[in-house]
Amino acid sequence: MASHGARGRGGGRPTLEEVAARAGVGRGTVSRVINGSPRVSDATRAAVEAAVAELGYVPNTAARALAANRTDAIALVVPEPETRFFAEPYFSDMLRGVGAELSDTEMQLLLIFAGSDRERQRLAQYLAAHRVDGVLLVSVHADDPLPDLLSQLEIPAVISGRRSADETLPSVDSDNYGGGRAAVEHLMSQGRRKVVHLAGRLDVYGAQRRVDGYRQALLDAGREVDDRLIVPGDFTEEGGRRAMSLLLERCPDLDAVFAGSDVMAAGARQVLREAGRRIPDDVALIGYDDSAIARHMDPPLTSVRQPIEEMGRAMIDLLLGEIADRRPAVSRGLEKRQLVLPAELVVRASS
Amino acid sequence: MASHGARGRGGGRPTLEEVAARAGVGRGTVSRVINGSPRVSDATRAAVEAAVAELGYVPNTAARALAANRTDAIALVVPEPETRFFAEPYFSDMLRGVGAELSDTEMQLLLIFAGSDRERQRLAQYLAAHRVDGVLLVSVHADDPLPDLLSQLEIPAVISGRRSADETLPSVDSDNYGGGRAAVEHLMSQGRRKVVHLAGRLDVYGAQRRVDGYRQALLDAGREVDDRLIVPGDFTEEGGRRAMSLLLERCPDLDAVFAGSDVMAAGARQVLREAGRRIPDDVALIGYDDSAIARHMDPPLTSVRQPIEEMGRAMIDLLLGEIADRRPAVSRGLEKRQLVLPAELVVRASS
DNA sequence: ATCACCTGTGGGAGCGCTCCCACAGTACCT
DNA sequence: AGGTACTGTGGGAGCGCTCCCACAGGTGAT
Repeated sequence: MASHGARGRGGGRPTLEEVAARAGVGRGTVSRVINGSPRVSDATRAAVEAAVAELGYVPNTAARALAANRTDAIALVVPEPETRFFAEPYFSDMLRGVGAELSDTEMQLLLIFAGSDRERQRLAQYLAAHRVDGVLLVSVHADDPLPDLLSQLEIPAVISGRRSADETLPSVDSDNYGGGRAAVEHLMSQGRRKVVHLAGRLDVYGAQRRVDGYRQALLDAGREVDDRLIVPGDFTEEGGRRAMSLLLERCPDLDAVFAGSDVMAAGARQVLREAGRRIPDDVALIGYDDSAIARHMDPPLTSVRQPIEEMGRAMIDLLLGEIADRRPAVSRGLEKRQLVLPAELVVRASS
Repeated sequence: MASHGARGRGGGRPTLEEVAARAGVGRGTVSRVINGSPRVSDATRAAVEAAVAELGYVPNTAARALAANRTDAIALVVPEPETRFFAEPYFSDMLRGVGAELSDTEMQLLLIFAGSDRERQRLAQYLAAHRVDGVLLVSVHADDPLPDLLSQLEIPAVISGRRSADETLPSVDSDNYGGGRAAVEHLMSQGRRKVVHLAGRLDVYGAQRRVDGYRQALLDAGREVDDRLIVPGDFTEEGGRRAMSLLLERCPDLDAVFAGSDVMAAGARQVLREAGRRIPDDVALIGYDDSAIARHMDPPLTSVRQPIEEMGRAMIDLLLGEIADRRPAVSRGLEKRQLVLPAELVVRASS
């Protein structure tokens, strides 16, 4: 912290002009140095850098934003109440990946919750004011108006997951179909006869794809699919409990449960325990997400791992690309804007 | 969302000037309306508001920030790694209070982690650029350089807790001394003879005050204080386990444990279980924070509740006051800038 | 010698606001 | 009638940058 530059009053930070004067060059040249333009001679660059250091110059972001029409900030928008954000390890993992990828950048990350109507109202205002260069949208439901709002405002955006098979926005998803399939195949390979599925919210495309994977795995094995054995939870522990109770009722002789999330699996486990079923002896249990919950469960939970941190990184890459593309008014056209990363089964004691 | 104003190209949002032209008034008048100045006639105000609505005008924040020298944003700085942020319910509660209090405002909240050196570096840059009007600093250790950096940069700041008895920065704390005392008095009133203390990090003033409360409660009851029965953890579960083991070793006949946080209490509980001590029959256990952990523990944990959400609100109030004070260059002088909110014992089955 | 074309540089214009001074108009005292 | 004061309003100046045009000076082909 070269804490010079305490010139004059509190707000009196040095400006570009002052740096230019000190370095004996023009304003434009200093700007070029600050922004890393190559069209500056080495000698001049050195002089400017010295002046910057001496004065403790820091660019004024507001002025830059005004002149250049960019903010150097992106928002991570979570269309959920804060409570779910903290309960769900998905979000914190995502945040970690995003943060890591962004730390090499000058970009600032804003975390915005849009769970309530009021918060959504605020967010809309916020976006209309173009206070960010781009948006990362996590956990999108099929009927969410946010993606459309974003494209209407022409704000670059990347979503995690997809809204449907033919997502138009750039997106990063994991192979939910493959994950679901792998889980069920694993259960069958262990000799389980009655595999039920505790699904997520069906307005989430990824949750649907897990159902599809579940189905196809059964069909491929020549078994029948009974739709009554697919019960949606809502990704919460309580939802898991409810769905599990229902499943036990409908199919008392079930011997394997594939849950659409670890949190729901935790709920299911409680109900199974209370019903006197031992895990994995009587019933095998598989979760999804491979979160801390899975590792700490008793017994440790087999789970499908999504590379969430990696997805976060990929989202940033895509988004930065989108933002860069939009600058010189020339779009590179349709590159690979839909990424799907593999999911992987992590086998533990619960199955 | 009155989504007009799609005039011309993408970036072509309407400006103040355009609104003024449409309403048939001057630029200054529109600015006055936007900013809620009372010195505008009702008729004019109505005309301007109509023009704003028709054009879908949204002020350009960058221009405003540049002209007015303010950002309308404040930062919540967490000098901890992200992992602790998510593990510790303290932070999420605080965030909730802060968010709630801020939602009536135009202010934007930024969440900034400063756990690693690198992150701190970035933060320093960030603050030097004055990208926020004020800072909320949570979880400050005694030797943290951040508070001093902030006052040096003349950035309004409020900290949660205090660095010492004579904190200079505006702060909001809870009565840690009273909380510690209440916990120990409760234990003694239950007939417990050997009360030990599993302390927090001693470079956190609040943790020290809890120790003071523990001490004084014992002294007031005419008992002796044995410093060897005060063992610091580091606020983590693992730290709680370690400290508890040590305490059991030093004092096998203990019958009550006052832990400086619920998370540490959870660690202690495991060790006590493994050592064959029943809670509360053999050993009473009290935590601190009254978090979700306390409610869900088996048995439910008696804990000292701090009004964290309320503290968050109070911090915002103080901070907004600080920011407002600094604007007209006239300081209101020393009002109440140090708040201490009461702590309260919540008795459950563990004691 | 002429022209074309680089590289490096200076500085004007302008981004969209807020701040504040100036001033017209009205009101109410002397 | 003149003075004083207040209300509502318009618009100039300026915040600190980036963008871009202009231009000096060098370099090499013709």
